[in-house]
Amino acid sequence: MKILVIEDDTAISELICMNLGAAGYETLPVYDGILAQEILEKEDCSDIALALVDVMLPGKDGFALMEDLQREQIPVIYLTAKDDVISKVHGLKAGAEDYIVKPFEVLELLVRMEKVLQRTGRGRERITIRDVVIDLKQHSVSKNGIKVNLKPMEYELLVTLAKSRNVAFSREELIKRLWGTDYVGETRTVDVHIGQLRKKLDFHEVIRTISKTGYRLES
Amino acid sequence: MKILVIEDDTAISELICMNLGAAGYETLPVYDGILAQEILEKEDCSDIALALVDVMLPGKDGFALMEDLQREQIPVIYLTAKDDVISKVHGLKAGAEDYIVKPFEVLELLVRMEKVLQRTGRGRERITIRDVVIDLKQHSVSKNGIKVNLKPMEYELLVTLAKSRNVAFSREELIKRLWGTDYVGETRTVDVHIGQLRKKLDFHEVIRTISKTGYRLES
DNA sequence: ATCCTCAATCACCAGTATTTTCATCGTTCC
DNA sequence: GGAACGATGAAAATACTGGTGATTGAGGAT
Repeated sequence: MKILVIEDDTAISELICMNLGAAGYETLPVYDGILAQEILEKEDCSDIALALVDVMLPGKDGFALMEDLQREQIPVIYLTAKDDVISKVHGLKAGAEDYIVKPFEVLELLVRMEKVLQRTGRGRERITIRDVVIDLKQHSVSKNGIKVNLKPMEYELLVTLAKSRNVAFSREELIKRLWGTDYVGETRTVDVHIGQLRKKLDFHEVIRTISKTGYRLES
Repeated sequence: MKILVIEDDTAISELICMNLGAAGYETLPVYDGILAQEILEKEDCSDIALALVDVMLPGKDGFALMEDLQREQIPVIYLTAKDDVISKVHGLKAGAEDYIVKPFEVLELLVRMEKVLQRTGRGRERITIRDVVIDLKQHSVSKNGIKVNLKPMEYELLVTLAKSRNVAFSREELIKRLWGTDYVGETRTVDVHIGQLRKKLDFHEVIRTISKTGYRLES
């Protein structure tokens, strides 16, 4: 399951691919519209889970690729350069699943991707980190094939970190996601749960502390 | 266990039914959307294992039938015309299990059907978990060969869990499946029925509680 | 129409399990 | 060396689950 990245600006494309790669996705970068179309028409696209498409492309613009992408049943997230209402509406009307405005936070892109993949039934069912396997369908975690008993909060925290591996989360960010915006209490609570995960999964090095900020799950 | 074939082109419908018949499936051909809807709403649909639905139908199109099909928990494979671009993504998004493009190879259809039937636990007539046997045809459950008297709701719950064993279900998910989306009431109701199943089948360990979430039947 | 029966749901409580807080200790970085 | 930050274990606070029995509601029989 790859992510097709159709973006002509090599700097941005590489940035995206690097980040997605780090987060555990396989990427397939394409730098112009014509080539993208050829791939969509001639190659086997069954293992493409999602396409990130720049609206402004040389050769053939992003909207023109829509037809091919839809034929292959590939959900699309558009990357729009400016906060351009016309493009957004146009894109969504053309059948895009979502759009995101450049420049964007990697975390936001990952969240939106995750949502689209989930919605279209292409969501990851398993996430592997070293010798630990998270089975999202089973709602279970195992290390070296042996089930590990995680408390609900620990599980949620692990899944959140694992879905966006190599991305740094602040304590506030984690609290917002796991407890909700209306949470009142210590941000230090997160530390306790992180501690439990590190202990139970032997993730002392895998979950890295980012001083004064938060945590990051590395792989 | 029949296959519902909703297709207005009689030539194609007959072709499908003939081939499915040859492959050992019983078929129920319907030639328009309105009639299909009536059948889904008024008739007993429990013996329908799968529906093959043409997207372009007179009366009511294939997508409009989705709601009825889902309510009856009938998995769907859409049949789409080759040039019909929007439908494919749309269909899968709406909750179809699969789709197939006309004209198609009969063999491919059979393979896809088999996969869907397998995935959704239909086609099978019995499910065995430890010393418990669920006979879907007889609508009965026995433990060590001795019939166990389950209340209707308990039976439905057991079958749902058993068809997707090792998959975690949230209380909301179970309610959506067994009671329907329009259910209003306590999610704790599920707990009571789970309790009954555990007691009657001695499934205290087999049905595992996932704290704060729901339940999972393990094997 | 009324009663009867049975299944399903609800409400409550006790027992657990989970989460949070807090105090203390260790580490890191100036 | 000191200050700030993070880790850890245990206690306290909170939330969740499982069981029980009462209540409701549907459907069938009289």
